[in-house]
Amino acid sequence: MVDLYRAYPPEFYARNTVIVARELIGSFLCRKLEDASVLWGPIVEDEAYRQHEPASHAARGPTPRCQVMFGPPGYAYVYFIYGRYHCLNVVTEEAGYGAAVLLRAVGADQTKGPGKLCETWDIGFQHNGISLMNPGFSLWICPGDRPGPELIVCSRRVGITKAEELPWRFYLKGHPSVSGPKFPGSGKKRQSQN
DNA sequence: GGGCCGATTGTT
DNA sequence: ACAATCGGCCCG
Repeated sequence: MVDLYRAYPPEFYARNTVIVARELIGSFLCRKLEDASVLWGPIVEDEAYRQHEPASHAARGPTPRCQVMFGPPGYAYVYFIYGRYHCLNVVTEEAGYGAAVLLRAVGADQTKGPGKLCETWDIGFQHNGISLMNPGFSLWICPGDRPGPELIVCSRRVGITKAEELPWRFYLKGHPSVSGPKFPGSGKKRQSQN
């Protein structure tokens, strides 16, 4: 049985972002709302973003928007995109290095995609910079049952148009909440491992 | 202040 | 294939 009121320690996040992204699949995202009700569900899709690559917000250094990516690991980085949606990330690696994992889908509700996840769970700028290591406080992540490697698919990330694409997206094979095109087998680019 | 662009999503 | 929609970022 999963205990929703524990959390990963900072050391879990203070590692290579791609490793953290893979290991976060199956972990539980938890959200306590204003009325004290709690939403929770397993992370079924995420993506890694690291400092020295054009596709990352951190590529051009710690701007006001992405400065929390350069802070200590285990904290939330929330950004606003396309004039409509917020997206939630977990900061990774050592402080001073800009990196994070974008949480794209949770296997709890009918919605899919990072924008819809934040919309449905009322996640926004009020969470930017808060710790995800305090169980019971607004937003946190706790360990779950880690799926076997045969259930975790690795593919290119969604929505990257300019930069060179990297196989840094992970998702639970066949899960209905996974967003975007199912790249492996959808005929464009190839799958990869990691 | 102006102009361009986007880690999205839903519709054509 | 494309529009909606506006904050962030760069330039001047």
